[in-house]
Amino acid sequence: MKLLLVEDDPLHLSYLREQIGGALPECDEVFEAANGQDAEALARRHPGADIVMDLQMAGRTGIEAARTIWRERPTTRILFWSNYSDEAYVRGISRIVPMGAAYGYVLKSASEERLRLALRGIFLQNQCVIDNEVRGLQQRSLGQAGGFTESEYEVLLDIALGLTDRAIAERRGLSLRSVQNRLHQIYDKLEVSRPEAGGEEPVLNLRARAVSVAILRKLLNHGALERAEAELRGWMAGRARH
Amino acid sequence: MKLLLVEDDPLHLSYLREQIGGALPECDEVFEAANGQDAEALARRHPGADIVMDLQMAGRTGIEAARTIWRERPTTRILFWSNYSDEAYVRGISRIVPMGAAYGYVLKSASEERLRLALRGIFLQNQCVIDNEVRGLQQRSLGQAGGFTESEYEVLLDIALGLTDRAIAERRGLSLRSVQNRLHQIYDKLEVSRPEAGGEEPVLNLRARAVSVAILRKLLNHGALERAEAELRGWMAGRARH
DNA sequence: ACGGCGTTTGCGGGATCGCGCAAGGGCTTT
DNA sequence: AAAGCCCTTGCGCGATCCCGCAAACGCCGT
Repeated sequence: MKLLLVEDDPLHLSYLREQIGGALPECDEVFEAANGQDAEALARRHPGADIVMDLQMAGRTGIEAARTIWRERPTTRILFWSNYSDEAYVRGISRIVPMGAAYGYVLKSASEERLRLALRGIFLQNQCVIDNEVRGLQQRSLGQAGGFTESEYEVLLDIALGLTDRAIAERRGLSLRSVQNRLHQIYDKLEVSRPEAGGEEPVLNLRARAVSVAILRKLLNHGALERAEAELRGWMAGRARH
Repeated sequence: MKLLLVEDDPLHLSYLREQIGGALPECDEVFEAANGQDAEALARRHPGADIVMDLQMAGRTGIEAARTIWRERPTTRILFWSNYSDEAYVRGISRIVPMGAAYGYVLKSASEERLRLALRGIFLQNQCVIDNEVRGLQQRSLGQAGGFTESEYEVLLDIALGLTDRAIAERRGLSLRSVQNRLHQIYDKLEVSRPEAGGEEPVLNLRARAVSVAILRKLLNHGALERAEAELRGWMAGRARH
């Protein structure tokens, strides 16, 4: 059994090695990478290897690496081992998991026991093991209760990037008015619709406020913004060429 | 010599203990806290203790704890040991350092050698030791080159929270026009002033765009927003009582 | 086919935002 | 004092945003 560890913090890496030595004695080969690029290359060279990987790393993100790895070999088992339980990460992952692939998501703050159980569950039993703190988000993220449609989430990203209504309409292929309707739904779900009673003057700019509470609720985070920004640049470039 | 370690991640804590044992043999008493509140209480009970502490912890932040500790005893030496070099954190700290206090800021990704040097420099030699990656921000944060005035930063936070121009004017005691001038300076410094040539339609909503690039450049982060949000709630409450 | 239900689209108006222009106050320089 | 600079404030205009209203389209079940 072969394992590929992807983690850029040497401290966490050594902890990981130790836990794996204890929990997975049937693992006899361990490869290591410190970023997404090396991870993809190593995964290509060792087609049988399972993967444990961190999410946020310098350069290529764990999510990006996972996407290309899964695209090339959808049965690869991956355990994501991350600091955060932001919805932005969970959403990013649940969008790229291939049907039936075994994977896991455990927080670095989890106990040793939890990590060991996840390692054995995923790599020996082919289970999916997801920490409780994450599981809550998982469901909201796909179901609807308080969660966001994919297209609503896209528009949310667009206003977070600072796009104008008209630009969003053009980019997403909607009419101007539809974009505004989307915005209204978003304002509703984020509960920024003016609760201000009576004839008072509004204190909040809904558009900006929506982005604010989205970040506070961890629907958006720095990484998600960066990815969206990159996509935006691509779109702008293609658009400039008429 | 007494030391107080404030760190909520047991893994990092044990690493810290180990490094301190090696680098500071003259340290004979070590206390530990896992959050800001406990840290403040312990610091009160042991007035001679120096402090090593993490920045982001559940509950009370390291920055908040540092502020109250320094308020009570401005000569306390504190080494901040953190994952991030976001400007938001650096700014938060440089606002609360008492005159002449010895303190330090080293990244968790730094080498063992760097950490040991910082420990000895701060606690034995009364120096200020700040990692290079952070130092860059430090200077921009206070000087002006590309950096932000305190009042500009406040307004930036306000629009990030979603406040309306009028609300900002009321809150900061400025005229509506002055707020707009501040915004213009902010747009300038963030380089969101429409580079769009010719009679094209604008693609960006400046207000929202400014927040976006502020986050991408790590001028703002989740923690800074949370603190600002808390202050905002306080202001709104006081305002409601006319 | 017919009547509901949700979504999409257009129109119009009121409020806000973005900003150029110009007048005033405070500060330093000559 | 006079001149210069920076910041503040007010006025006004155009563009955008926010939203209520109503018509058009697709979808579903009886």
